[in-house]
Amino acid sequence: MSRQSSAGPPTAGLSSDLLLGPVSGTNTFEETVQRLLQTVRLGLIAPGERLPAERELAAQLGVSRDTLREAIASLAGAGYLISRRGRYGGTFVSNVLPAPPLLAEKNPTGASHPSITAAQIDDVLTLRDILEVGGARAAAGRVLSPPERELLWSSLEAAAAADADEYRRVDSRLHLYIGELAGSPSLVPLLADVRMRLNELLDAIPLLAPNIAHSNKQHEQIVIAILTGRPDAATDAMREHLSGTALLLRGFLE
Amino acid sequence: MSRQSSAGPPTAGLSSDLLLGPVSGTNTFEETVQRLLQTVRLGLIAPGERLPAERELAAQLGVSRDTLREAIASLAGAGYLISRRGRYGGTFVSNVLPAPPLLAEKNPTGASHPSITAAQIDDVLTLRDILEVGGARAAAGRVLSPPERELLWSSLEAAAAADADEYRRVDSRLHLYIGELAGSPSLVPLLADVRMRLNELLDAIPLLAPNIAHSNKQHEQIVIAILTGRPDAATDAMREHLSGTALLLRGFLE
DNA sequence: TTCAAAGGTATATACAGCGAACCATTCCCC
DNA sequence: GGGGAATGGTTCGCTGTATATACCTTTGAA
Repeated sequence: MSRQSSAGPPTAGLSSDLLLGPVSGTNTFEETVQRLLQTVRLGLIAPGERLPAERELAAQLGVSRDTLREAIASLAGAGYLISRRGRYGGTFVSNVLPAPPLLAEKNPTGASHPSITAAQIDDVLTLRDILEVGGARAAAGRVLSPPERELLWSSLEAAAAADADEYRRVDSRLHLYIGELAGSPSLVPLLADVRMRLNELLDAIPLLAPNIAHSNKQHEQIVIAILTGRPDAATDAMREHLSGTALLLRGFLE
Repeated sequence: MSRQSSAGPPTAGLSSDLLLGPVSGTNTFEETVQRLLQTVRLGLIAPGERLPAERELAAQLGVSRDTLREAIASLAGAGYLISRRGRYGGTFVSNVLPAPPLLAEKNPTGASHPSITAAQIDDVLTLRDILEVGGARAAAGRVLSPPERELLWSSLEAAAAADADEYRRVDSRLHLYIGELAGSPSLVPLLADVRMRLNELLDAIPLLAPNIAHSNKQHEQIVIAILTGRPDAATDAMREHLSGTALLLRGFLE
C-alpha cells in the first residue's frame, strides 16, 4: 500500500463520500419554504387552519419578516396557503391542497416516468425503517406522561377515522408523534424529512381502501405496544407496518 | 372542540416543535468548517495525510475557493490543518491533533462543568442508538461485495490495532463504515453528525484500556454478524456495544 | 534552469437577508 | 357609524457573505 506518511488505515472508499458531497447551499429562504411545506404536507396544521401572524412567526423561525413573506408568497402561489388581511385575518392553509407535482419532472427525452431510480427508493425506505422502527422502540421504552398517552391515542383515532383524501396527512401526523415520544428532539426533524421524501413517492401510487384498513389495524398494534411499554412488540409491529408500504412502493415503482 | 373550519384532529402539542424551531442560519463558511472538521475528527483523513488541492476541493464542495480558504485558515489556526506551499505542497492534517475544547465553555458564573444537561445526553444517546443499531441491522441484511467485505474487515483490524490516542478516531471510522454499508446514502451524514456530538461528550471522560479491549471484542461480534448476514445478531451486538458507552457516559456526566 | 503545481493575495460585483418604518384593509366593539 | 386594533402589504437602505477572476509567490522535480 503506497501511503505517504504516518500510521493508520487506508482512507479509500469512505472519505470521498463525506468530503465530496456539495455543501447544502441552504438559502434561508429555501429552508423557510421547506419548513412551511412540511407543516402543511405532514398535517401539522390542518387545511383551513391559521398560521401564526407573520411578525410572530418570523420571530419564532429566527428569520426576517421579509424572508418569511417571500416564502409564504411562494407557497401561496403554489396553492398551499392563502392570506387574508385585516383584523382576524392571517395566513391560512388552503382548504383544498394542490395535487403534488407527481415528481418525474419531465425529462427532455420524454421518458415515461422514471427520474425515480431504484437507489433513491432504497435510500428512503431503508432510512425510514431505521428511523421509524428505532423511534417506536425508544418510545415504548419510556414512561409516558398522561397527556402524552392521551394525545397518542387520539392521534390513533384520528387516523382511523380519516377518509382517503386526508389519510396521508393524518397518518404522517401519527407517525411523527410517535417519533416525538422517543425522547430525542433531534429525531423529529429527521423523521419529518424522510417522511416528506416518502410522501413524494407515495403520491405516485394509488391509495386503496383495503390498504387503509390494514394500516389502521397495524397502527393500533403499534400504539398499544408503546402504551404498554413493550419495546420488542413495538419494534416488530412497526417493522411489519413499514414493510407493507415498502412492498407496495417497490411493486408500483420498480 | 372549537375548530374553525373543516375536519381533522386538534393540532396541539406537535406543530409547535417543528414550526417554532429557529431556522439553521447555516453560513456556507460555517458549514464548510464543519465538513472539514468532521473529515479530520472522524478519522476520514488520518493525521499527516493530504487534503485535495484547494481549487479542486472547492469545486467538489460547491464552494468558492475563497470561502474554502477561510475555513482552512480557521482550522489551521486551531491546529487541525497545516498548509505548505510550492509544488507537492498542499493542505495536510496536523500530525498531532489539538486537544478538543472540552466543551463547558466557561460560564461567567464559574460553575464547574455543566452546560451539559441530562436532556442533551439523552438526545444524543437515543439518536445514536436508533441510527447505529438500525444501520448495523440494515448492513447485515444486504449482500456485500467482496471489496466491501474486505474493507469492513480491515477497518475492524485497524480498530483492534490502534493505541489509546488514536482509538477514538479509528473507532469512529469503523462505525461510520458500517453505516455506509447499510445502503442508505442519506444515513451517513446523519451518523457522522451524531458521532461528532457523541465524541464531544466522550472527550470529557477518560478512556480506559479495559474499555478498549471490551469494545474490540464487541466490534468483532458486530462485524462477524454483518459478514455472515445475521441481522438479529448484528442488532443485538450493536445494541450491547452502545449500551456500554451509554452507561459509561451517564455515570461520568450525570 | 525551467516549469508545473500548489498556496497566497487583491479587487470588483451581486445579492440575500435584515431592520424599521409606514400604508391599507378588515372587523369587533362602543 | 366611528374608533381602535390586529393583521397583511410595501418600501428603502444597509450590511455582510459569497463569488468570480486575475495575478503573485513559493517550492521541488525534471
